[in-house]
Amino acid sequence: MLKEPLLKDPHNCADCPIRHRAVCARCDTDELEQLDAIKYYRSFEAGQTVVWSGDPMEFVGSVVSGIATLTQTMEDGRTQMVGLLLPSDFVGRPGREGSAYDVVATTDLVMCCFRKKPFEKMMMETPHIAQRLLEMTLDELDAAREWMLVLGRKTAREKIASLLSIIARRDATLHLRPAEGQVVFDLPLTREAMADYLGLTLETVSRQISALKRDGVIQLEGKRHVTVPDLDRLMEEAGDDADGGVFA
Amino acid sequence: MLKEPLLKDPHNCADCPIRHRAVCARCDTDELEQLDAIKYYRSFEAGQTVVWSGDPMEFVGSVVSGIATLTQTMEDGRTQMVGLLLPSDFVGRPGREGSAYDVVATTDLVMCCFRKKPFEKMMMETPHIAQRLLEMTLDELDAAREWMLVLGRKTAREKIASLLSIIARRDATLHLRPAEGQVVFDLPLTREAMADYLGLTLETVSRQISALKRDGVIQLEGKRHVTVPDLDRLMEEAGDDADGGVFA
DNA sequence: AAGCAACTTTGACCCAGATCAAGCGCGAAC
DNA sequence: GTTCGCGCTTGATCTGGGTCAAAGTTGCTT
Repeated sequence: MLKEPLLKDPHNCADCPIRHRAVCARCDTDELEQLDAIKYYRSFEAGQTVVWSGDPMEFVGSVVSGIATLTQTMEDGRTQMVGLLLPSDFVGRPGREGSAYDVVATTDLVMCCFRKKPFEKMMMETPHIAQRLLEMTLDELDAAREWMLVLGRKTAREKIASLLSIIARRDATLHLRPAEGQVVFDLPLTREAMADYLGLTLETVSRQISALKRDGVIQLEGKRHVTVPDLDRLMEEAGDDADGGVFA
Repeated sequence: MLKEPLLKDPHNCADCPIRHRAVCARCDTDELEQLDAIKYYRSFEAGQTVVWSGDPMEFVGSVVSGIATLTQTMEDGRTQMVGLLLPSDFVGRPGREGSAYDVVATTDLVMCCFRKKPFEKMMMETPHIAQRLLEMTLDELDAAREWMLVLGRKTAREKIASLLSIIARRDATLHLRPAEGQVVFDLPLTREAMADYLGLTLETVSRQISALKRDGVIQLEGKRHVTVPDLDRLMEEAGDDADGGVFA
């Protein structure tokens, strides 16, 4: 899997790879200094749980590098992923004590954490932050609603194609490559995690990926390295309009 | 179906039934006056479309009375409801031109609309509004994620029980009755709308409602009037923790 | 280098819910 | 009061994806 570039100085916002996309995107120098006073970095290993559902959270923060998932679990063990957190995404809910979900690091993960109370205080005083967070939350809500359509109405094949096309596009924008024609990326999720995202079993995920490979919609090297020869074709398989859908 | 009380003066925020729950909840008198200058009321009949997906929205606003739905539709006609808007819920997305969803009035509907541009301007200048909207959006995101679990992992019977228990609890809090023991309410949705909410067919909805009736979990008078003799029992059927789940 | 453990693939079979198809009940229109 | 139409129920059958089972890969450990 491709390595994210290391931070030159992990404590300096100026070098921060997510500076322009995270909750602090619109902060000026003065506000960054204030944030700096309440922030600290924390690393998690792949597989580690960042927060347990129900536990109180003493921080909120941004994913700097790596990938985390938000999952809900029923008493009998059925689990559903409800969020996929990529670099610049925000974790935690200001104004609420505990987390409603498990947050788990899927890859090695670096987070930029803010102590919760001071962050909440600062949010009340710094419109830039509340406004940026609102914008990000509205985007997440749109994404969640898009997933409701996937979960409720799409077939297994369409679900897989939807997930692949979303990862392909996100990956392309993250690496500033065009999201069209041929796209190559690594899957950041196991078959089981994909199943949890899509409301399927891991067997069905495996079968549908094999089917898409057999039909030439994707090519696979190893289990994780994916080549999409034609992104439009993939998006047709996903049941989406070819024009790229609703989201930027 | 129970009628909502009529507004004494529909143009006066002081008499507004959603005054303390809507986006304006935290506004002071001065701010309310500013809002007053850019607001107008609009009524829709049951079945009318409030906004078409993709169309530009010239307003945002709050549901004052009645119920509306947010739905997404695929080219082949499959539809998924992605939001159920009750009184005090907010419609529209500041900072984005068009609506991503169809908004349809399920019952007769009254909305308190704000002209979009002035509202956005006011949001930039009035932290109370942006903060309240953030809070409401975070609640909606939680609700959307709860629905992702329902859509992805619950059985048809659990889905129906989940929907009924949510309507029962919302209805109880709206009418300030305790959400425990026996609960009585009217279903605001057709079988088809329930199916669209739950990712089922209307036949399956009908069968599962019949089954819950047969098993004594609910009683039905006519097609719409529901009595839940024991809310805890219903919530067990929904597969939720009996303790009421995550949300207030 | 052998062995193990985690992840993945594939096959056989089954079942929950979809699909197709009749009818029922009730309010509105004539 | 009859008819129409819409929302709903119920039955018969079909099927996509789940379940159970077994074996193949890959990479890590000792």
